[in-house]
Amino acid sequence: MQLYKDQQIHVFNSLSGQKERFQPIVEGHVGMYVCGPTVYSNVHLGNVRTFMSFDMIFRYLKHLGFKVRYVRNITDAGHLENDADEGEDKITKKARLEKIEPMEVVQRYTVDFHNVLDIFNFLPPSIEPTATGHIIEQIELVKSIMDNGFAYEVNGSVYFDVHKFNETEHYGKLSKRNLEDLVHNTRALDGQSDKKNPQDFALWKRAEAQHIMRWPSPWGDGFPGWHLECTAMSTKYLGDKFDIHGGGMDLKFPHHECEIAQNEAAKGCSPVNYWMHANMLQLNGQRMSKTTGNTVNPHELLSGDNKFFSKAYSPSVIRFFNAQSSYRSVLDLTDNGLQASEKGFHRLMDAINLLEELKGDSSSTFNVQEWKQKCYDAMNDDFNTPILIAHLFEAAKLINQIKDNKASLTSEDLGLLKQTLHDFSFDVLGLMNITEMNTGADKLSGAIELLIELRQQARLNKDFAMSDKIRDELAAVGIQLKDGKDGTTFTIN
RNA sequence: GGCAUCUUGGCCGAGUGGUUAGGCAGAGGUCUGCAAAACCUUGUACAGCGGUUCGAAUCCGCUAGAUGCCUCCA
Repeated sequence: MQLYKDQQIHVFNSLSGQKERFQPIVEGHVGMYVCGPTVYSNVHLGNVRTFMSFDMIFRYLKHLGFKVRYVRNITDAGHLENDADEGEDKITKKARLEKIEPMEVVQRYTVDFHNVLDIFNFLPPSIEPTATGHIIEQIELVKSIMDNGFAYEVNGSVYFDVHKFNETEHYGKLSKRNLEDLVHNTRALDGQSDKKNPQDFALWKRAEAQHIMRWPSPWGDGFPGWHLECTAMSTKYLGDKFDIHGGGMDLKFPHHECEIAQNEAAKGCSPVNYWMHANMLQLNGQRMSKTTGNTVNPHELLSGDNKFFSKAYSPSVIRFFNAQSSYRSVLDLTDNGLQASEKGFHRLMDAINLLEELKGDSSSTFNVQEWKQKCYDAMNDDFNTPILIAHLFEAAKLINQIKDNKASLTSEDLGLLKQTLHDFSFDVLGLMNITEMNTGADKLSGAIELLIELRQQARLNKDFAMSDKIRDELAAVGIQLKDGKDGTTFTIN
């Protein structure tokens, strides 16, 4: 019996603007596509937040027993910088600046991207396809759209005819716009354009002589348009119609809108049942921006080497911080917020570690089964991790009460509590148990146990100068002693 | 300028038409040689102005602000 048969998920669908019961196309299987990074610079922290949210969703779906094919692309062909003819491929530009090969830039930042995700304990996607590896599929897609009459060629470039498409379909249904408004609000472009209408977007762009990244096509040498790769790769690996498509809120328009149009024009069906969008990350209440300097990259955040934060924060603290807000809310990264999360995170981990030492009792004062279902209910409600965490803290409180003999659980309930806590904290939220990792060093633990014993001797001898010296100097190096009824334990921060 | 989303107690951050979110910080207490940790107790918030309703912070409208997209930045 798979868990997903008991647990009914509801997801917020950007397309309908409301929560809907999640029903995969093929029972027990989920196809999920998430727009990946453009690898022309170090991965943006906001991008990491988006992927972190979908990593959590991927983890939960897997936990429920779904067979998930999770596809997250690598955009290595670069996006057009603008739709004008002088539009330049981002990767080409950067490469020229640095005097190296485009694919060298791509390689460097792809490696960096994977390093960052590893540090944050991401699960790798099932398939991580590259745009440059799917040029043929993209050309075929352009042909289909042209054959169906929704694209036209001008001077070696091919454009999607948005107005023609809008005659029979609604261009703008995802982002809640309509074409008339777009027409009225489009600013006059200075440059000359081959496009019939400003709303049209490129499917294929002719490469100018200096353009390094280029491929032969029926329309001459060129490169694929901005939105094409996601349609080509999502349908190749997940089918013409699949379950979940995710990405950052900023991609809703025009990127995802164009994906829908391309798919409908090429395949005659809307590609996705559930569109999910993760909200933006802010830094101190402001949007992150390279131009204003209000930005911090993942390495700087983790090392503490930045001007925004008082200290370094561990990857799990950042994950925990992220999970304390909904993926659909704007998340404001602040020093106070991270510090509060860090303390809460350590309290939760301490409780989970303490659970290992608890002994079962003859009866339970707490309904673990009911609590467990509340955890699932939280996740089933559009992956509500803040509520889940509230329930995890309820368990932490219970564990501390059991330690103080103010509550009790049977061995069976203890096992269930432990299993559930581990499932949600580590498997679903992807947290790492730092305390356990550190104390796993047996030699260090042994040394600390000895110091605890010496301190206890000193206390019995009323040599408080000595006992306090041991306590305080251990605290100074980040080892905290905790005196309880049944002896002293410690945690390493 | 247009469209969209959001605005919650000292801070962060959920949620609901009438019942406790949770975390951090603060206060009091238990424990302790003193502390720390842990536990117990404690705060009655929902931008402003109107409206719908027996009742709204939760629904509707307007105003203000923030954010996103429309324009290179995830």
